[in-house]
Amino acid sequence: MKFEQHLIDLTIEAIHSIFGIEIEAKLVSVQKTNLIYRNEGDFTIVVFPFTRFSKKSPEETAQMLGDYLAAHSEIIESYGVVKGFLNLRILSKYWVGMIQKEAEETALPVDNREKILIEFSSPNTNKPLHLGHIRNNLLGWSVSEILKANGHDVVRVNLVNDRGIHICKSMLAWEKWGKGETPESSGIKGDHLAGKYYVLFDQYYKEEIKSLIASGLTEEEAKQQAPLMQEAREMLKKWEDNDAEVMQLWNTMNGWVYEGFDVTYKQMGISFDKTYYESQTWQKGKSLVEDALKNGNCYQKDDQSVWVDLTAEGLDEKILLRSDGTSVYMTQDLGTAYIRHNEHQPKQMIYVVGNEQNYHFDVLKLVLQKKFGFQWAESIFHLSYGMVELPEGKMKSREGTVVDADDLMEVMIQTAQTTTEELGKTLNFDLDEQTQLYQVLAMGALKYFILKVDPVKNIVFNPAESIDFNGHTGPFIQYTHARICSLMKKAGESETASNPFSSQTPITQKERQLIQLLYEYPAVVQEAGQRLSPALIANYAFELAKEYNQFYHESPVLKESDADIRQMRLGISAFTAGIIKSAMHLLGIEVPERM
RNA sequence: GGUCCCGUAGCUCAGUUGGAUAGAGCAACAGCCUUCUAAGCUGUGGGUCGCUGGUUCGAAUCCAGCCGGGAUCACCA
Repeated sequence: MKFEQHLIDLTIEAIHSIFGIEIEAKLVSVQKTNLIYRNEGDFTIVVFPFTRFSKKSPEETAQMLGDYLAAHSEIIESYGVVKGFLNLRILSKYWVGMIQKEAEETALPVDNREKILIEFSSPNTNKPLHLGHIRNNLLGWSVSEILKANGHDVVRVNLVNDRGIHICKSMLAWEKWGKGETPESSGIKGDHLAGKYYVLFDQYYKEEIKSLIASGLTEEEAKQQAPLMQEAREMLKKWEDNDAEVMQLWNTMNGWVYEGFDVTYKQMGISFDKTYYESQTWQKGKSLVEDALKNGNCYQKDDQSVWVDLTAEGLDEKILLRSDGTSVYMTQDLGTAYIRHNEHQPKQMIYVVGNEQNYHFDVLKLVLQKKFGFQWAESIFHLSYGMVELPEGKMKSREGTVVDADDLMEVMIQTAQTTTEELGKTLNFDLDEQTQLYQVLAMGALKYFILKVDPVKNIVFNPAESIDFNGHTGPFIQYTHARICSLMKKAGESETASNPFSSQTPITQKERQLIQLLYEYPAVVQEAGQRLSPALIANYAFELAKEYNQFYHESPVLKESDADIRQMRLGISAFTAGIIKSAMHLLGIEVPERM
C-alpha cells in the first residue's frame, strides 16, 4: 500500500530526526484507525515500539511524533493521541486522490496465466446430489471464479465415479423390481430413479442379512453371503469383463443419472470445462502401481495384494491393489491425477473434497511424490472443507436423513416466493420476471448461507430455520443492489457520474468509510485468491452493503441544488452497485436490478 | 490409542502481519414509512474469547499442557 508506505517512511525520518536512531520499517505499524476513533483520524501509528529509545511515556512519544509529522507533511490535516496511538487525519483533497491511486495500483491483474486445475462435485452415479454436494459445488465454483478474477487460467473439472459396486446395486435392483421403468415412464428425474433402486437394493439386502443371521450365521458372514450381494459382485465382474448386456444397462442408467445431474447443476448455476469418468482412468492407476512394484517402490504380500509402505513418512502401510488384482479408490485417484497432469501441465491442482478425506490426500501426494517420483505432485492442494450436519447429527443416506439438493432448492424457491408475495414486492412484475426473481433470491440465500462460513468449519444446517432473507444474508445484499439501481434510474442517465470524487467536494465521515471500503475491494479479492476463501468475499460484500445502507439513510434527500454533492453521492452509489455485483458474481450469486 | 481439525454473546458466524472499549446477524425489547424500495435504519440488553500457564509494553490471535466436540487410521468410495 503506497499510502501506508508514505507514512512509514515519514515516521522513520521523524524518529531519526528526533531521537537520532535508525529504525527498521518493520517496527512501524500503520493501520486504519479503529472505528471508535475515526473522528480524529484515518490512519494510526502505533508508537509503543519507540518508547524503548525515546525514554518517554507512550503519550509523550506519540505527541512528539505527531508534531513532527504535522510540520513535515502537507497531507496531514490534524492528529490526536490516545495512549500509545497516534491518529492522523488526512486532508480530504489528498485523501480521495491517494486512495484512488492506490486502488489503481493494486488493481487486479488481467492476466496471470497460471494454469490451475480445480476438481469439485465428484458425484457417484447411484444417487442424486445432496446437501454435502451443495457445499462442495458452491465452494468449487466460487474458488474458481475468484482465481479467474485474479487473472489465472482456470480449468474446472468434474470427476464422476461411474463404476463400482454401488452402481451395480442400482442396476441389479432395477432389473429385479423395476424393469421397464424409465424417467419418462415414471416422471422421476433420472438420478432420483437410480437412487430409488439403490435404496430398494439396500432394503432387500438388509432383510436377507437378517434372515441369514436368524439361520445361524454371524453378521460378517451374512453380509458376505447374502445372495443379493453376490449377484451384485457378479455383475461388477461382468462389467469389468465388458459383458455386452451389463454394459448396455450401465450406459442406459448412467445416462439417466447424467441427465438428472445436468438439471441440478443448471439450477445451481455451475458447469465444468471437462468431465472425467473413473471408468476411463482407473486402469492407468493400476499400471502405475504395477510399475512401482517392478521398481521395488511397492511390495507384494503372500496373498498377492500390493502395498506401499509410508511408515518412514509417519503414515501407515496402504493397500493399492486387492488380492484379486482389482484396484481400490486410491489406485484410481493416482491414475486420475497422472492423466490430468499430463493433459494440462497445471501449475496447481486443487481438489475440493471434504475433510473426512484429509488422510487420503496426504497419502495420495506422498505416494506420487516419494514412491512414484513425480515432482509435480507438489502442485496438489486439497481444499478441505467441513461437514454439513443436521441438528439431529450427521446425514445418513441409509436412514433417509439426507437432505436432497433438488428438494432443498425447490423449497428455497417456494420460500422466496411466499416471502416476496407477503411483502407485496412483485405486484407489477410479469410472470417471467417473478419466476426469475424467486429463483435468484432463493439461490442467493442458499449460496450465501453456505459460503459465508469459513470452509474448515462444520456447518449445522437446520432446513426449517437456517435460511433467512433478512440480516446477514444474500438477499440483504441483493436488496441493496436493487435499491441502488432504482435510485440511479430515477436520477436519470445524465447523472451517472464518471468521476464522482472531485477534490472540492466535502466528505462526511460515513462517506469516507464507504469510499475506503470500496477501494479495498481489489485487495480483498487478492487475499481471497491466496487463501482460497469465498468467505472473505462474502463478509466483505455484507460489510459494504451494510455500510451503504447506513450512508443511504444518513444522507439527506438529494435536491437539485448542491449539484456537486448530489453528483458525488450518485457516484458513490453507482460505484457501490458495481462492486456488489462483482463480489456477488465471485460467489456465483446473481443480483437483481429490482426486487 | 496415534494423527489432523474445531471451541468467541442464548443461536449462526466475523475478527487482518499480535494493538485501543472483542464485532455483525438472528432471537428479545423500544423507536423510525406524506421525502430516492422498511428484505431497511436507529437504540437497549446480552461475553471468564473452553481452562491453566508462558512469551510481550500489549494476546481471541503466538507457544506448551489440559478439557470438550468432530474426522480419520478399511482388500468402502
